[in-house]
Amino acid sequence: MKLNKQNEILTFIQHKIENEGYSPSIREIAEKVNLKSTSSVQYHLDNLIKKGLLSKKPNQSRTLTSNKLISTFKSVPIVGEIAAGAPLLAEENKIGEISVPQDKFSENLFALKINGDSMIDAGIFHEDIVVIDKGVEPKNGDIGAFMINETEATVKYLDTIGNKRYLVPANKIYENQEITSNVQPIGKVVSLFRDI
Amino acid sequence: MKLNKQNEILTFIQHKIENEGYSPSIREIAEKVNLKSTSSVQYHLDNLIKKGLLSKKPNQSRTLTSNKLISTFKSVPIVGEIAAGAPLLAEENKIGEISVPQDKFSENLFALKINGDSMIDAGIFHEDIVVIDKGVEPKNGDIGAFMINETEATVKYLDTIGNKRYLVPANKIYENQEITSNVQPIGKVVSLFRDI
DNA sequence: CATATATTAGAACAAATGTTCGAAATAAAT
DNA sequence: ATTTATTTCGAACATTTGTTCTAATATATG
Repeated sequence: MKLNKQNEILTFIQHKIENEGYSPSIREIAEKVNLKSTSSVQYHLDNLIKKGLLSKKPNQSRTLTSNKLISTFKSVPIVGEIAAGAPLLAEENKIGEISVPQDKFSENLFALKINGDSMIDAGIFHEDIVVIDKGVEPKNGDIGAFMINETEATVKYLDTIGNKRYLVPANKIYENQEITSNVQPIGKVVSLFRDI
Repeated sequence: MKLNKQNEILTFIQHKIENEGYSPSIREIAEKVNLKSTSSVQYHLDNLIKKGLLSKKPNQSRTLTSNKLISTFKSVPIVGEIAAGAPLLAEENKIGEISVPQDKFSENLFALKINGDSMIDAGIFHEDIVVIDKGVEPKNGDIGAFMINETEATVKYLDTIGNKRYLVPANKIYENQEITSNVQPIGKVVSLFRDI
């Protein structure tokens, strides 16, 4: 099975939507990928739709949408220092915004700017931005964000040793911290961004 | 001047594009905002276009775009394995796409999926995605992408020791590799993405 | 080579859609 | 109240566009 045309068509549609803001018509696709007949394009579109890579509304023009398309982003707030007493996502804690693809977006996402090198062995560096899903409670072995004493947010591994639960840094020079009532889980770390 | 209908139309268009991924037709707008005639809608669209709030292509269906909604992201290709002989950014090397904010975008950007752990001490892990700027030549101390023997792309530190230049991994178990004629610099690594 | 499968082409059709014009209705201004 | 501007309507028209069917061509498969 020759996927060249199919891929060519798919990426053309995606780029058209990204750059122009709307889907191409079938004849525009035909011209772009050097097919003389609209039905040839239909043939490939049907296959792409069967594969779940595209969607369209029947009998409606320019309603092709790429299911994988990243064109729609939503922004999530970046939290820096936690102002004493203020709720985590209060305006005064916000130092910026980061955008995530809509297919990965949920209302529960926010981002945290890493301060320090306690997770360096996990590849999380000072000033990296980590995205946190408040809707997912970190489990053993996960990297999670935790609130300590309601004033400080920290990112650590969560692990159980014996029958106690610990915040475990990824850096030998720091020590495990037992999770007591002054530690509240915030959510699970799901992705990371770094400017180099 | 009564702005109710105009605003109603504008927000309907924006929502339709956000939720469905494509613009409504004029008749769909008419029905939604309770106008009986398509030309009534045209009347408002003309005003919205004059105000610069909307754009459209003449004689093309569903090409309304909200200028406020234009995607602030552009996609850059992700390159995986390099097919022997094929140019770096050839279609056959492409394994996906990643989006970067438009203010950081340039035509010189592309992304590379990291294979292996040779840069682990620089916080660059297996399967991370690094974005590379082909327009910036990596300097001493920079992390750069390099093409080896025109068949393999690698990400390493660039460093000068004595009067020789080396590709320097960030992992003790790998060794420096002297830069000779079979190593071509591709560009500088500028950012990094990771799914956790 | 013969057969099946995948791909492309061509044409014709029906429906969706944008465009235009004049007139009617409504609201605003004088 | 009269005039003016704004908004809506209706209908007709020209294109654009998606859909479908059949046949031709290329590509793979045994």
